[in-house]
Amino acid sequence: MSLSLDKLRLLRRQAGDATAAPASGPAIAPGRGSAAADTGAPGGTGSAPLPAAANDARARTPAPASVFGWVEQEIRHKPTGAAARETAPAVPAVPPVPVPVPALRKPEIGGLRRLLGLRDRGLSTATPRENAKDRHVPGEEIAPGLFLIESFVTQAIPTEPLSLAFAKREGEQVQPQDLLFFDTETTGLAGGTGTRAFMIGAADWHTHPDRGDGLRIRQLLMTTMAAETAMLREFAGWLQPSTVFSSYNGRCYDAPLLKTRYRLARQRCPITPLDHVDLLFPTRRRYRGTWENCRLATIERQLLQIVREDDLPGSEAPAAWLNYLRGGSAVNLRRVAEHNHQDVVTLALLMRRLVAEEQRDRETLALQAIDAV
DNA sequence: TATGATGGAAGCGAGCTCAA
DNA sequence: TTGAGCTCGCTTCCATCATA
Repeated sequence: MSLSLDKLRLLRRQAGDATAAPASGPAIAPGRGSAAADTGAPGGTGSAPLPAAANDARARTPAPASVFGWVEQEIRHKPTGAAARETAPAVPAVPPVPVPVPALRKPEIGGLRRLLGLRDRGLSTATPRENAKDRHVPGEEIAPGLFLIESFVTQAIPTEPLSLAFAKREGEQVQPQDLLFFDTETTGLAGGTGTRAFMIGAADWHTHPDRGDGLRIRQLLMTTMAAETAMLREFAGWLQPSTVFSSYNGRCYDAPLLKTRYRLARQRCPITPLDHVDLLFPTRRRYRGTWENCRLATIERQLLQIVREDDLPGSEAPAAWLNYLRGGSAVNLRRVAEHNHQDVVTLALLMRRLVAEEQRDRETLALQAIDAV
């Protein structure tokens, strides 16, 4: 058996293919697949429903007797359960709480990585020993390898339906609570099937039983390839027939990408039938030529006076995720989550701003018409 | 020689301009 | 009025060039 075939089987198993049992080398422990195998990832064993037992992530310790189980154990996060739903802190959404992690067998990991021919691709210059110091992933693990990060920003919810006139949709309105601002963090821009979203962030106006009105931010972060199926299913569960998406270029980027992932996961796409208000085009219409460009970061800085501190450059997001998957530190992964958190909060602010400016323009025009008469 | 900066390309789709 | 073609934004990777 060649090393390449072993690597292929390892990758298939990490992707959720339980049939990819190694033909040589240590055997998988009887009756116990890898954690990744049970979720029914796309391209593997199909999109079988998640077994009820699979929801208990903590009961899913990979068999250490297997080299695959051992690798899985080494690269998997250590469940923390630090943040609980509905009780998450407001801002910052992702507090970097260091959690003691049992010492890992670094020399053995290095040897295995060399054996498998894996390259170090992360941007972190820290040594593997330094990288493994902090493996804390924020949020609560709600399915194997899938984390839910919830936070809440107290703010007034618009009391009246928001006019979509700013988006050239005269006479149309949307209920504030129906809006779902969303943004994804992806592994690239290869298009088609090559890119996957490893994080989905969504914000909606919500009345918290204890904290009152505000913006609820929910983020799904997958820490294994096999968690994608569960992530897509969870995201679909957030949507209602009345949900109206709002994003920044999500109509052209995030939505098509997610639709592709739903197709590959053999799940019904919940995005297609829903309405979508993309804020990019009205923003570009209104502010083109005002500033150097209409990128979200520029709009955020110029229009909303938001300056991000310690923001992780977008180019480092996939590297941070891949670095974590390969046993590295979660520090940059938490910064990705903070970046995504800020993006969806900004979307909500931008929507209100666009609605208000459109309203102001109309009132001004009405006054001018009266003056003209 | 090593490192850092820069620009182009990838897929997608709305919106704009311009010619027919 | 219609259709073609272009621009722009999303984000990451990689080749190329400049500098130390």
